[in-house]
Amino acid sequence: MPKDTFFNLSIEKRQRIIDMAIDEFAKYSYDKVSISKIVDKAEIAKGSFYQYFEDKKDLYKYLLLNVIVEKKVNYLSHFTLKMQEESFFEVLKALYIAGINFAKDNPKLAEISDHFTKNTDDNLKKEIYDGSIPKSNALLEGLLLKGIAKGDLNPDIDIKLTAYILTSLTISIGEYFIKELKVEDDMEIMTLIDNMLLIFEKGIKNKG
Amino acid sequence: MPKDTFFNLSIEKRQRIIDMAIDEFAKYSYDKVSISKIVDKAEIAKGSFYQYFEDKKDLYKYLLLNVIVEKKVNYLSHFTLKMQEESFFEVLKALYIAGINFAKDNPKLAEISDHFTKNTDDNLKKEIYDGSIPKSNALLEGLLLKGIAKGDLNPDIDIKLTAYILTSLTISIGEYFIKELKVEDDMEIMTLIDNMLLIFEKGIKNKG
DNA sequence: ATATAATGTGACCATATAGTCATATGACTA
DNA sequence: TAGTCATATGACTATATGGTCACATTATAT
Repeated sequence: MPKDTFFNLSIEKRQRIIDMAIDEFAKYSYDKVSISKIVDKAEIAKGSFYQYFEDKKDLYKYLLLNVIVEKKVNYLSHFTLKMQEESFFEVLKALYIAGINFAKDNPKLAEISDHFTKNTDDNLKKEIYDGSIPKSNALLEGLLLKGIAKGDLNPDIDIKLTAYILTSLTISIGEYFIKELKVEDDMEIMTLIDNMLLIFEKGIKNKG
Repeated sequence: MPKDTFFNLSIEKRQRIIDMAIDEFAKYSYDKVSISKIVDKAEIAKGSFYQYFEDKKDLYKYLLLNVIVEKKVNYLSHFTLKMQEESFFEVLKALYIAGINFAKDNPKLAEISDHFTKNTDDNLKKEIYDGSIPKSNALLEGLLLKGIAKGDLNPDIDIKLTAYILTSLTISIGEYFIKELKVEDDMEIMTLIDNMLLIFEKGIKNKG
């Protein structure tokens, strides 16, 4: 966590530091991000930076676990609502939509998340979400169980495997739509999501 | 491509350099790999390294595009055979099996591939497979088209999207089985693959 | 006005890197 | 034996990094 001095800063200065940090962490992976560059762009002295943060990891953690998470929460309200009542596939759809909307509205924050999930340094990974983030498959495992209980889903499916597949897609599909396909239009995105859900609902085999 | 001097080396020395490079690139991502460490471990002088390779990228490219690809080819023969005759799902199964067997037999090479696919430096990505690797979704797009033509697959599916999903799973599923689930047993792996194919064949919706 | 505490600062440190180059070694040729 | 060429070498360069620290500045309290 940043030190008190950081939170004692004027909102403008604090925001400037956060913004410049977001810029850099969105552009580069953790190792390539330069603190020197951040302090230059934020127009503070190197020494000041270390008065606000313990070290580089402290800043990174703060972005990942506070700045980003706080933004993401807003996008999940719709999903949380649906979760109670709607069918499994409606809930899953809401989840995908939330993820894609977040990425559309906050491309830089989405980049940072993407960099983190793609990071292959196990030490860093551990140090960042040591305890703080539950196994990310857990959410979908829960949804699948609920879906089976409700009778929405085939009870014979391999839950852990299905959760893994759907989770990794939740993470990558937003990137794919926006960065690869460069789809901007909301309608088009909806069609893509529907097509994807259809694959998981009914499979791709020909029933002839 | 490495320089002639590299190929003029004795097989032992050449192999020693390759092995130590594989060690390092399996452990660390491109940026974190240190040439100094490789030359130390391979017991050659730093200057010698630069007589064999243009630069760091040259070595990396060589591992990725020659050493690894040449190994991978062996695992795809079975798949190539099946491709001609069998049904779409049989071919897909062969593809997944090939990927997983490669990862089981060559864990370090699989790590290197994994690091590369997860690398987020677009410049590096471009410089490495500039032209040399076709869009990796293309293989599965082709298979899907063939599958539809044969009548194996529902002709209404979104081919590009399906190809993306199946491709990204080909890449990540081997890692998941081996590193996350720590499944070693061949039978168990087969069951997992079958379960996965079933999801894509018939979907996960309850038909009641 | 004085003393104390909180912040700000940038030169500096230790460290590491990719890559170079003048020189040494050894092999092959005439 | 002398000369030529490919190869081997490691000290060295230029550069960059995260992090520190002695000191300067400002704000607060007495």
